[in-house]
Amino acid sequence: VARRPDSSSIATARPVRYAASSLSGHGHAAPARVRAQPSWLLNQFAIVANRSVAEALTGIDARRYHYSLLAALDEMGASSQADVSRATSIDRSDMVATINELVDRGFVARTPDPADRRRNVIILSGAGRRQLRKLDRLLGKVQEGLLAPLSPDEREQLVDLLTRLVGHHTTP
Amino acid sequence: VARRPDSSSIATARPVRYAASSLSGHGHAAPARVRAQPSWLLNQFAIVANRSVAEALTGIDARRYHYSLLAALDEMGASSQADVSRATSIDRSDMVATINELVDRGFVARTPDPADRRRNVIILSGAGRRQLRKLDRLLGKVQEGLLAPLSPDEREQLVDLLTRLVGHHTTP
DNA sequence: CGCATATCAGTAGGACTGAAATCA
DNA sequence: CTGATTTCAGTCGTACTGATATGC
Repeated sequence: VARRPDSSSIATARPVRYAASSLSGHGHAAPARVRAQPSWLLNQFAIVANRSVAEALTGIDARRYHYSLLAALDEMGASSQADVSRATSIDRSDMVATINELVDRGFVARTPDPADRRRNVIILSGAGRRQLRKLDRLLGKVQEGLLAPLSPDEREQLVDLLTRLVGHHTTP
Repeated sequence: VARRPDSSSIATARPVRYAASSLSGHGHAAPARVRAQPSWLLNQFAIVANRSVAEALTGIDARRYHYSLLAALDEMGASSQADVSRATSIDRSDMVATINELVDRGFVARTPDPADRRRNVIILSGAGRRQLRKLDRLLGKVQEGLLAPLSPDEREQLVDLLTRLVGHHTTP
């Protein structure tokens, strides 16, 4: 928490000559106090991760929600939208559009539940299962790239820490 | 998240295989394969973190960008918008609006750089410094809440791992 | 009645793109 | 000329907030 004696004079304001060509390369590192904040680090890496994932997925006309949803159906079996929503942390209102997309692609079917007429039952199709396997492979590679700088042990640590944190903040 | 027991039916067309991972009884956690993905875990925790941070900040009419920007100015001294942009990873086009907000609040001043007339020099004001200290305290408490389930050692581990990951993905 | 479900309309902030004008 | 800086006008995906109609 270094307090600096001040230097808010315009004359000092001519820093760095960045080396290299980088498109928008970083001449400065992020401010130390910001860089030390878990929430900032987290967010920065989440941005990178989401960008990688999104990039991989748009190649096959998919989005993050698709994977969560297909995986949930595969594990839970046919379920109502509300149940899938709870399992995936996808908001109920967003479920509607997401399922529409998956229905359009033939990966799931939406049928009314005869036992409870408020509900729709969402059913994974064969094509949906194949798509899920495809996504599994694709996203596996992405994770690999994201965690490249970490050793197997460290990757495990990271997943463990995040798992505990997420668990703590989603079940109080 | 409310949950109900449920046992809703429909074992129609497709034989439902239950994954080996369902924790206990009712309500489903996220699908195991999704839950094991670093990018998903990361994003879930980032959502929680961003929500906490945003909530704390709206209480004093601030946003995340404000903190990054004020902290950067405090450490770098008066700088051009482009330099601050590189230091904070805030896009150049978003810098404009962010600085406008901070100027409105009296936390920074934007003046043309006499040495390079393309540039604006952004200067942290006294009020800006006070706001920065306020944000420091406020966000410190938020981090505390976010990392509550981790021991000091583990917090350090997390920060270390994330730091390396972010470093690896922002300086290629 | 209170509660759940599905749907729709709309908001807010954030990341990002493309192009313009200005100037080194 | 090339390249950097500021600014504007948008897009896009995402998280989230109601409100509504329907059925339990």
